[in-house]
Amino acid sequence: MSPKKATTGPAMPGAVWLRERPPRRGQHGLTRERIAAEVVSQLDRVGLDGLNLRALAAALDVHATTLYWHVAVRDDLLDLAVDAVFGEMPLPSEPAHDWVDDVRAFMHNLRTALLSHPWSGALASSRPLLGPEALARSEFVYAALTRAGFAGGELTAAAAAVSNLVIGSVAAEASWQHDGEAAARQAVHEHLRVNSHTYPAMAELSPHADDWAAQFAQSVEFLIAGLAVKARP
Amino acid sequence: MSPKKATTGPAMPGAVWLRERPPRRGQHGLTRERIAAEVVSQLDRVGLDGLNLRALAAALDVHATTLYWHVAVRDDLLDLAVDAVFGEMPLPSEPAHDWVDDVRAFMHNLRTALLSHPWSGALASSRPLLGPEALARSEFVYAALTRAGFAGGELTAAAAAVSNLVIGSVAAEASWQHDGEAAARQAVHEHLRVNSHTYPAMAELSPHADDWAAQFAQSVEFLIAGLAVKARP
DNA sequence: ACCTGAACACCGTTCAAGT
DNA sequence: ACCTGAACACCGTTCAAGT
Repeated sequence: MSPKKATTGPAMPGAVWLRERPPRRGQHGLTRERIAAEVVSQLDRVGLDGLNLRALAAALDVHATTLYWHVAVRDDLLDLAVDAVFGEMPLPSEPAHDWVDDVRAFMHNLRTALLSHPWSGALASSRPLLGPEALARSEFVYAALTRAGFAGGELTAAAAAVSNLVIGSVAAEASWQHDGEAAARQAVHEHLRVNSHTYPAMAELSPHADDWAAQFAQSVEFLIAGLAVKARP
Repeated sequence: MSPKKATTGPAMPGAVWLRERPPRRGQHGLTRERIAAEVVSQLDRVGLDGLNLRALAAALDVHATTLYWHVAVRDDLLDLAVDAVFGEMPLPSEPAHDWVDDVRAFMHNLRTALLSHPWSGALASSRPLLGPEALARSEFVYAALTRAGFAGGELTAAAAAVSNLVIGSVAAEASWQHDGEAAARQAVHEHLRVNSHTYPAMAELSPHADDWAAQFAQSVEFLIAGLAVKARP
């Protein structure tokens, strides 16, 4: 059983961060940080579906059931891992001269961090991001958008749009990253061409629209242009 | 075992749609459509983690192993379910006068459809959307953005931005929809207030910024404004 | 306070066999 | 062509007990 009373149900996503205090280092020097790092490395190797408590515990030189002292449910491990990924994203010590540069850098840096751990996009999109590293990055965006002149509901909406566009884009991109990406892309393209009567606009797409980075950069500029229009100077 | 040779590995997400031909109705009148409908209703009741092949099969008056004639792996069922949800989204028979109206309607309609099945946001963000219903909706957006003057890489980027912002937003919103949403929101707000030194901008947020619909509408307008700026008339 | 060890319930998937 | 039935391997989680 885990220590400290939970303020919300243990099954709730993101709940690890809402509990009183994390356990300290024990006899085996097991800490949340060491666990998080190992989860990240396991996920990098075996993917989301491959994560296994027994193998994870073994890598930490501990028994599977021991993990339940540090964590309430398996999903808590995923929250720890996602926040660790956010921790890899650079966080400028001071804001840029122009808020646009901060927002643009944030979007590209977040994408890079998430893409370097392909499993993290799916998690970032489906679980509340309440870890300290994620919150620190959010704060940075809020600050930049505040300087842009946004406040109240508009500020929240702008920050949400920025984060959600990045996370949505990365999750979509990562969902294609498999051994069969090329084959799948080819199959889809053929399917669109054959059914060009039902998909006239999409059938015209080039088969090699696989420059994910350029497409993302363009998406970013679309949103930023809209924010610039609506910003109160 | 499933029929027909797969064009890509069976483990690949979205692969159901890339296989030659779906099985026809069998002795029990089991079809992909009936299966998909039952998966949707089960997911609505028990959620993503609660879906269980034995219970699903029982509801279809069939044995669990029978499902493997119609589907290669469990995940295929999720792809069927997501496309069924896309099928619930209204699809205008003819385009509006102004492309902006089409894009705006698309974004709001997609959000509504996905939110009415809270599990679908996480799936839509993490699996390729290659089903016929999803493709038909994509085609509609491509057509609207083509009329806006977008083409080539810009067109792809614009369409991606539109879809990814909606799906990212819905996934984020759905990740909060739990019994403990109110408690969690309160806990986060308190945490930000207590640590207002590290989170000065976020600490100023009102505790009841929970008008998801209004916030989404605002996000939509930000992106649309940016698209309008970049559109070639 | 942190970790062990045994045990439970469950669940996706396989495969050979039926009609 | 579609469905059954038995069986396998695996895995998250519990709980009482150790130090």
